[in-house]
Amino acid sequence: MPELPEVQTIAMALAGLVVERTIDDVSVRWPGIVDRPDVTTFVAMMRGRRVTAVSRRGKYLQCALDNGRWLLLHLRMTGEMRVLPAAVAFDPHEHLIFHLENGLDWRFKDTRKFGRVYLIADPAEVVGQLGPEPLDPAFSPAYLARVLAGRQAPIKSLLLDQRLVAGLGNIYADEALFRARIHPLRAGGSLEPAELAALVEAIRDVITQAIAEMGTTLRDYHRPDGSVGRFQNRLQVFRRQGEPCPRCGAILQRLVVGGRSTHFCPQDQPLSGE
DNA sequence: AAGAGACCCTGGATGC
DNA sequence: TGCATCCAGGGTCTCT
Repeated sequence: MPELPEVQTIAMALAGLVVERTIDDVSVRWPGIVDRPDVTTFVAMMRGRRVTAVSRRGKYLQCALDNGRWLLLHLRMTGEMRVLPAAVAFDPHEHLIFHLENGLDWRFKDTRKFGRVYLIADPAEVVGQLGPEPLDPAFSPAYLARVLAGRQAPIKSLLLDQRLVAGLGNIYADEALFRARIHPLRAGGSLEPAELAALVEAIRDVITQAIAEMGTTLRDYHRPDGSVGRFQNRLQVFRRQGEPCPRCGAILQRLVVGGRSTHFCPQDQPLSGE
C-alpha cells in the first residue's frame, strides 16, 4: 500500500526516467483510471506533452507538463509505476500507458483499479485540502494540539485523515503510535502535550527511516525498476500480532479501528492508567 | 460538524 | 481438489 515513503521513492525514480521525455501517444486500456477530464480529452491533451518535473504531495505523484498543466496520479492500494521497453508484453493490469519518444513505455499498473489520474490546471484542485507534510515544520505539536482539540475519534483514525496530515497510511500510523507509546483508540483530543510531541517526533522518525529504506514492500509495492523496498524489515508492530513486542516482550495485539486493521502493544501503549 | 459505515475492486488466503 | 467466502485498505460518499 503506497504511503508517503513509497510515493516519495517512486517520484524520485520516475523523475530520472520521464523528466524531459515527450509522450508520443497514450493508451487507455481501462477508462475508469482517468478521473478527469473525460478520457477522449485526456488522451488528446496528453499527446505530445513533455514532462518537466516530478514531485510528490501527500500520496499523490505530481507531474508538471510543458504546457503549464499538471498530471496527478494516485496509486491507492495496488498501483505501480513501471518504465520499460515498449516491446515488453502488456500485463493485464496495466491500465494506462504513456508511449515515450525514447522507445520506453511509462505504464500505470493497478490490480485493484482503485488508482486514478487527474489532468488539471492547478494541483490545488486535487491536493488543496491536504494537511501539512509530516516533515514540514508546520507539522508541529502545536499544530496537532489545535486540530485535535475536542476530537473524540480514535487517534489512529485521525492520523489516516489526509486533511490533518498528508501521507500517512495504515502501516506508518501503527508504527508511529507504537514508537510514541500511544494506544490507537485514545481519543484524539485527549492526548497530553508530551504525547503530542512524542507523536510528532515518532511520525517524523518513521517516515524519515522508511524513505531511507525506500519504502515497505508487503506485496504490491515496487519501485519503477521493479525492485522492492526494505522497511518491511524494520516494522515493529504492523501485522505482527501474536509475536512478542520488540521493546517489552508482551504479545502484540490486533484490533479493528475505523474499519482498519490496527496493531499495537497492550503493555507499551496503555489505553488508560499510564 | 463529526463520526460511522458502505462502496469500489481483485487476488490470495481460508474454510468446508 | 474445488468451490465459496472472507479479507486487505485509500479515499470518497452517504447517513445519522
